[in-house]
Amino acid sequence: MNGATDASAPKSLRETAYEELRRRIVNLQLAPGQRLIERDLAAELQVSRIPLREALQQLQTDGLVVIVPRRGAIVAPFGVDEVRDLFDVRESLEVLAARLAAQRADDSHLTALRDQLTAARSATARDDKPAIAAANAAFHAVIVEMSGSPLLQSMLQPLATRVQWLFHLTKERDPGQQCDEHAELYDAIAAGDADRAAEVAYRHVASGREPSLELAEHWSAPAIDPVEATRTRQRTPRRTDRSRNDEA
Amino acid sequence: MNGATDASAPKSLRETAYEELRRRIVNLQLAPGQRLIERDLAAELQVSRIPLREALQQLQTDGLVVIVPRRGAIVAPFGVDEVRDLFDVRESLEVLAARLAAQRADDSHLTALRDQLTAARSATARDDKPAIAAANAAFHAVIVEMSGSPLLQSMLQPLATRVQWLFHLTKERDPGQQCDEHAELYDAIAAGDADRAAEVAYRHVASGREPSLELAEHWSAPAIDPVEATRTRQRTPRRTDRSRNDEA
DNA sequence: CCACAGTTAGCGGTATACCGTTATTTGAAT
DNA sequence: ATTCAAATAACGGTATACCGCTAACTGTGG
Repeated sequence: MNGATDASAPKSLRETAYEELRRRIVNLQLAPGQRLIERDLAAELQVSRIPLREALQQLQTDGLVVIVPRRGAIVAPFGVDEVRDLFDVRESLEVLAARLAAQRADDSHLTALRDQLTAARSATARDDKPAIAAANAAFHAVIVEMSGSPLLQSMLQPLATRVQWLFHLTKERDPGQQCDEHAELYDAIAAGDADRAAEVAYRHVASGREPSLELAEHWSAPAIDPVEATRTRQRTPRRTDRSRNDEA
Repeated sequence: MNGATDASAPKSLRETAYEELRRRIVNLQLAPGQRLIERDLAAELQVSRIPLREALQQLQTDGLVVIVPRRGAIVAPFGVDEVRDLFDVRESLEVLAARLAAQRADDSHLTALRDQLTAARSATARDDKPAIAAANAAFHAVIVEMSGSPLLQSMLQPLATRVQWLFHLTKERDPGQQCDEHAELYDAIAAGDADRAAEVAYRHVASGREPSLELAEHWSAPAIDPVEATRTRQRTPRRTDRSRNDEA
């Protein structure tokens, strides 16, 4: 039904920093390779370095950030290789999720699933991009929840975030096709047909692979080396007594 | 080739704390459900709470620890459900790793793989338990490295740790069979036969499932609820003036 | 003996401050 | 100018200290 994290949570600063940074990365406000300096970010987000550091670590486990020990952090590179790896793993795990969901489906989850499907459909009709994305994401989230495996859930969550990131990098896919594929998946799950659900889920993921890879090659990423990228330091030139007067 | 983390790393306190705690958990020195109190552990490991907290978070992403926000941390429960979920996911990902390894095999990796296989064989002959475990772990590590997917690697690493944990909980499996299955897997990979490698890897993982589940049911874990488990506090009874005199 | 209200203190969350390493600057010598 | 070394400061790592929430204790009245 929801998928939202407990609304009554007072939200720690770590959490807010984490969410904000994640948002900025997925939004491309922070580009891959961008240096992330603890003090600066802490100041900007109005928190101390402690919760900020923890947020960065969390982002690293999501694969959105790379931390080089004793050096610093950058937004994770996201090139063709990473896209390929992402699809490899998703093809495995989303298939598993669909299969388990089909085996363990129950009515309340099924209706939730159908609700998201219709929501996505109507959003597609209105051409409401954010709503489409939200509904589709929720659709997947319900399937993962249906799988009943917290472990699988914890592994797919970061992948979903990366998919969303990829989506922003590649600018969309056909929402109509998305919906049709989801509908097919829903039918298989509702029928409790694990093999068919697995098959459909596989095709659903795989169908996005080639287009994404093609687009990924266009970015022609400069192939960032994290350890090199964290080598430089920003320094405000120290001013002499004379240069102090030269200022505007 | 190696799998060891860069030897030239000066090792931060966070890292040492992380490794030590992981060791204790996998060793069962810290049992599932055991409460982990930041100050106490920090004092025991001779570090401050900052690196300790970070170590705990890292352990959480490995699935060895559960952190309940604003409450505290416990060693992650590991019951029948978790074992089942672990096998579900491993069946998917180890198959993928084997498949990719077969596709991307190169000579240096293949020899490394064979080396681990023979090492495991000779260790089995000597009945050297730790060496067997090490060689088998290294065997898997090489396969994962061969897959050439840092993402997959990052996802399988925590699972390997959990498998090791499970191993301690269930007290071993037949080393001979392990070796035979590994040999079969090696052949398939060396032949570049991805489908066969995938098939063998699947059976290899799946064969451990039932025995492990059976053993898991024996622990008859009290089914720990993390949020409940972190509710209590240890308090040294405050002493009155009179009771102060009563001490030995 | 039990219930309930007030008090104490366990414990996680966070800010601040210091340390060590190392990239940049600066400036003197060539 | 170019090189090289000493000086400076950027930045990650960590210790310490404080805050707030709430569980555990206390003791008073039933």
